[in-house]
Amino acid sequence: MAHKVTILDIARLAKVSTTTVSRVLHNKPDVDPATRERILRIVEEQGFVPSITAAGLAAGRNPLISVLVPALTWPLIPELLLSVASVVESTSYEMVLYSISSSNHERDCGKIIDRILATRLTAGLLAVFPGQSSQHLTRLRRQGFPVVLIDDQSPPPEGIPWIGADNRRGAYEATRHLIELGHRRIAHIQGPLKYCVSHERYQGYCDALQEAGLEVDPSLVLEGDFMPAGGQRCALALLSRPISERPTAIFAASDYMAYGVIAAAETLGLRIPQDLALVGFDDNPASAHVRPSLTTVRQPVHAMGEQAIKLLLEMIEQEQMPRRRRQSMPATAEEPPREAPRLVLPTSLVIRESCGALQRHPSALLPEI
Amino acid sequence: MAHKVTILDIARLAKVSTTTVSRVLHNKPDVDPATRERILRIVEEQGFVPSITAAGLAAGRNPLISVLVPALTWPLIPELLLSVASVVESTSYEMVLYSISSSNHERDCGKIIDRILATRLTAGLLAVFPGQSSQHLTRLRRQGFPVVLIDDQSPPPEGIPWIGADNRRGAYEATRHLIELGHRRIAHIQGPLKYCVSHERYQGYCDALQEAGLEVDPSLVLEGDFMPAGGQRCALALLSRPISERPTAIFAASDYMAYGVIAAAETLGLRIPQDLALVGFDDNPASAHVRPSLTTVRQPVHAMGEQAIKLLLEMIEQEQMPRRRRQSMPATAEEPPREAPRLVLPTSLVIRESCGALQRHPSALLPEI
DNA sequence: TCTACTTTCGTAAACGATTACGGCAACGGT
DNA sequence: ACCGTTGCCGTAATCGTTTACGAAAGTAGA
Repeated sequence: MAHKVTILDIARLAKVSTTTVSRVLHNKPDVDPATRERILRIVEEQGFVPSITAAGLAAGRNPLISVLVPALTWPLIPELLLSVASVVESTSYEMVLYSISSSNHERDCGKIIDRILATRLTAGLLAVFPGQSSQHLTRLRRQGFPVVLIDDQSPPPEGIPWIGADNRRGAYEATRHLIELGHRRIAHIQGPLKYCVSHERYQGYCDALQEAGLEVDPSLVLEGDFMPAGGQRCALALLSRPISERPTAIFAASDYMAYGVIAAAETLGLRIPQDLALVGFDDNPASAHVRPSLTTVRQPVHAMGEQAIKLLLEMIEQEQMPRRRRQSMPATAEEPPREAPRLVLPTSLVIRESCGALQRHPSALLPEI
Repeated sequence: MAHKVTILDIARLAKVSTTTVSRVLHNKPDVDPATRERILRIVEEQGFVPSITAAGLAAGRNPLISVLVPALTWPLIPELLLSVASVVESTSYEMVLYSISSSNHERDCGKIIDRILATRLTAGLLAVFPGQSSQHLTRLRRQGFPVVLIDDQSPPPEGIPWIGADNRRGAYEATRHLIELGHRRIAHIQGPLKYCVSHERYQGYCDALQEAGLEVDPSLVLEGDFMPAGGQRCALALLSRPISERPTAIFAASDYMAYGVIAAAETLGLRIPQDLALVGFDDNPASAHVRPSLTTVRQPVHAMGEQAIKLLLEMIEQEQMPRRRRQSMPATAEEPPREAPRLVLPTSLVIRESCGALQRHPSALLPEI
């Protein structure tokens, strides 16, 4: 344990060359079963594990998978990382985390990608919710660098595989649920319009209203910020209208904003769900524990993370094949813009207290006045 | 951009040897200012960044800093990682994250550490709240591996630097605050007793009571689980006692458990803070937004992360010095058990609605009956 | 002019793997 | 006896750096 054991030590102990040891370590042919067995035993005895650094240098392989996330404190990000990490841990890759401070999003993102390219340590990049700054990613991708996108960006940049939740359908189901509970004046607090998901969820909201023959009242749709403060502000605006114009239900585009709605309702003395029905979006872990517990649209975080990382690993495998030695391919080998897979994963409606479905009969379709 | 530029390319362009280039890259002496300038310009032009892999191989240095966290979904972990990450990003290290699933804590921790040692990619380890399984860490440390501990483990394992919050004083201040508000029957919902922090916070609770001449009533101290469910269970037990024995205030050892207390109080029709004062511990980001907003003890997460990673970087620096070439030191060079620094960072009491201090006069010392 | 430094720089051997290529038996067929 | 295969294995170059050591040139003192 004191002196690090190298592949040369193993070779000497087994009285073979390092080539042979390397061969058995990679399950390659051209080695006698007996020899293989012997080497394997010695490797085991010595507790030898090849140095990834050296192996990477020699084989032109990189040991890291980089994950780019907006901020660890954003909802669902920890859950997503958890499932990504558990897959990565089953490989020989290590996972590094880059979180971009929201302040200088754009510049930061570019710098991080420069760093990823420069240090030449990462084999593939998983970008979560990159927001606007995805031209960096396409640049990366066009160089043949494996990249997978999660959650935002529709349409996703050319040639980059993309995995996300079915925001539109999720929002549709949430709104339809409120309609089925009898609500007719349903407000929607949107996310920031610079994010595509905000538009998608708004579309789903409209879908449900139109299906029910209700018209979309623009004065009932406000732009929030995905944060409690914005939700509270919008809710105060919506709920202080004259009672005949006041919405009886609110569909918030994020759970965080729904928390703000709860706060606003309490301020105004409105009870949830009796006086106001509320549905959120995301299903934060905390949403089961707020009062009242929040009915919300659950994002398939676990599946998203798992699918994304598996896809990325496949891409890395493929990338490895063509370039045995660097010189063998033409210098400007632009990848053919093969069509990139796009996975849209279904959400699910989690019914709790805030929508009122648990108090009244779920199938109550009568409008309340 | 197509062909990766190496140090040899730079050397050729500058008509010097790679040695000289290496020297200017590391700000070493023995190079003419004019040459240095020229090389620097060429490096800039070519956008050359040395391969960390190769450098690590040659210099015996490792490019990674590993951070071991219990679970990303634990409170304050994301915030902690954020501050750690921002420091790491200013260095040439990359940060890798290992989160251990709570199920097989012990075994998992050992496996991760084996992996860290085996891949030989990490220069130092930052272990957050390792709980019980720290014998692995001491094993690591005794081999001279840089390790820094955060948050749990008192006394920390020999020779491992340790950084944590002043749990005892934080709990003391929280409890004293409740006493100053006039409460006399103050209950305490502890964290799991297997964690040291639970005992420390309990001690702080006792300190405050004793200072005020109040005796510690064992029936008012219950063991929770740090989660909302446990807090709810304990609160229901405490609050369904006959009114003369029922606590008028509860100090919960975590914000999560305080959320459970809020739920329990609502179930029983008790208002917070009018009928029951409540103080938590941690200051989760959500605690400012729950209803009622939670008075709590804020952990100095940012400072803890920053201090810890800086300490770790220093240790790595020191570690590098003695071993220029591997052969130069005796095989079994156990580190002398130099005393390890231990930093205890102060907490701060965040006063919000749940303790009732905002309603009544803060200095009201009269006991309520 | 000779010696002793100092400044500046290059040579070449690591670091720990991977891998193209070639070599040597043994074997079977003709 | 000759040749082509096949199975097994080693030689040595390579990946992109770092660094111990020494060399060359200039400077200064004697």
